[in-house]
Amino acid sequence: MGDNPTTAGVRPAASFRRGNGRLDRPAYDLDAVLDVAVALFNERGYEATSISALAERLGTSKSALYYHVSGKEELLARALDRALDRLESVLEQATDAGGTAADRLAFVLRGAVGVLVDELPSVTLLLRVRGNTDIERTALRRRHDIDRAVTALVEAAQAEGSLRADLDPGTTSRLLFGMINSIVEWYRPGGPLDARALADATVSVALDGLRSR
Amino acid sequence: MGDNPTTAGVRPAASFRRGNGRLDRPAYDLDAVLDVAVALFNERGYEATSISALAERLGTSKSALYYHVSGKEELLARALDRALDRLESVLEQATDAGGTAADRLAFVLRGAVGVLVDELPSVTLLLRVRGNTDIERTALRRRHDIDRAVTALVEAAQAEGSLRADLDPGTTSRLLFGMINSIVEWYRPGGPLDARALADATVSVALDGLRSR
DNA sequence: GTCTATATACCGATAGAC
DNA sequence: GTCTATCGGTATATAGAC
Repeated sequence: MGDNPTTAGVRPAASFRRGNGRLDRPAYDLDAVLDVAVALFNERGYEATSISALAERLGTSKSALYYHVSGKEELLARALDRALDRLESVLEQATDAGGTAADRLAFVLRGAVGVLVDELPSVTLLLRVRGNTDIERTALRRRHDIDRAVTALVEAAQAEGSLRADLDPGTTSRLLFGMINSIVEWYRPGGPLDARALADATVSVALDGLRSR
Repeated sequence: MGDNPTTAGVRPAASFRRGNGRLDRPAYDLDAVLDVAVALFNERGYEATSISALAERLGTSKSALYYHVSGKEELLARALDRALDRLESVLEQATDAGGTAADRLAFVLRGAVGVLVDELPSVTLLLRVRGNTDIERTALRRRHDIDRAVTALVEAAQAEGSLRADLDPGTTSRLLFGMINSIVEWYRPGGPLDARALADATVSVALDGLRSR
């Protein structure tokens, strides 16, 4: 890339002036920085990723980065928000759509796989958070609220008679989401399996199991 | 604990003299050190856990620890070996037991859940390894070999006709082990669910699915 | 907005006294 | 075997020149 080496990495993005004359976002591309940061966090681990390493991969300097970002934690918080916002939106859509509990549960499962594929890096990061800082604990609380909503959906589907009632709803939803979440460990977009086929396979295994009949 | 504070943490264990007069293991309790180390690695992350923090929790000093252990990586390697040895042993037992592929697969699933419950800390650590050092890459290679063996078992069970043949064996075994491995994220021994009930629920969901029939 | 230089702290690991 | 002291390195983050 023949750009000025001092600006090759953190490159300005399209930005738009609002009515008050202020930019509605910074003139450089925060999203691009975030993408690289999240990729690096997932490769080496959040704690093990240094700001220097991030700056290097961005083609900038540490100080230039600090001018735009308050620190490593801001990047983490923004990435976790991105993943959680999308997952929460799936739950809202399922509620709005109505239908039987089984319908809504299937919608949530498919939607979760979709978000996971769509936002693979930030969801991967989210699933690796352990709760060692306030930011991580806040994210874990939001995850937990999502889990509780899914468990309630499983209970409702059992009460309807559309799901087996011999399994504990909490255990069931944990196993279910364990299976779905594990997709981040191996799925790579652009491979032989597209997002729809992946969602089909996942929901089919979850509902019908592996045994031939 | 009224012991001498300088030895309160790294306490001697029973040790036995062999024929050649040498101790068959160090006089202090390496296993106890390892347990604390693995617990800390799982809490804070391996990279984020300092030797100082480990020494502090053990009630020893950094230097005393270094006298017994070559470094952080030795602790990691030993913990990963512990988990992998147990998992590989399940595969061997399944092969030795014989029977149909479906029988052997069910044996492996149950066995994996058992190892996971038995060795929860070291398996948890194993599942979080990303391959950033030689030790981690070696562990990942052993994990991969296990995955390939399970995939082969799924294929054999499909050929037998006991498992659905409309799913890709690789995808199937990944989803299967994703579900099983996710157990480390929430299962705590001593809770309402014992190991047998957990294995029953897991294998039942995997084979029969959630739909009521 | 980006630069060089630096402050301050902690890291893993070791030396040498006891 | 454990101690204190310290090495060299790296971390996050900032100051001040340009």
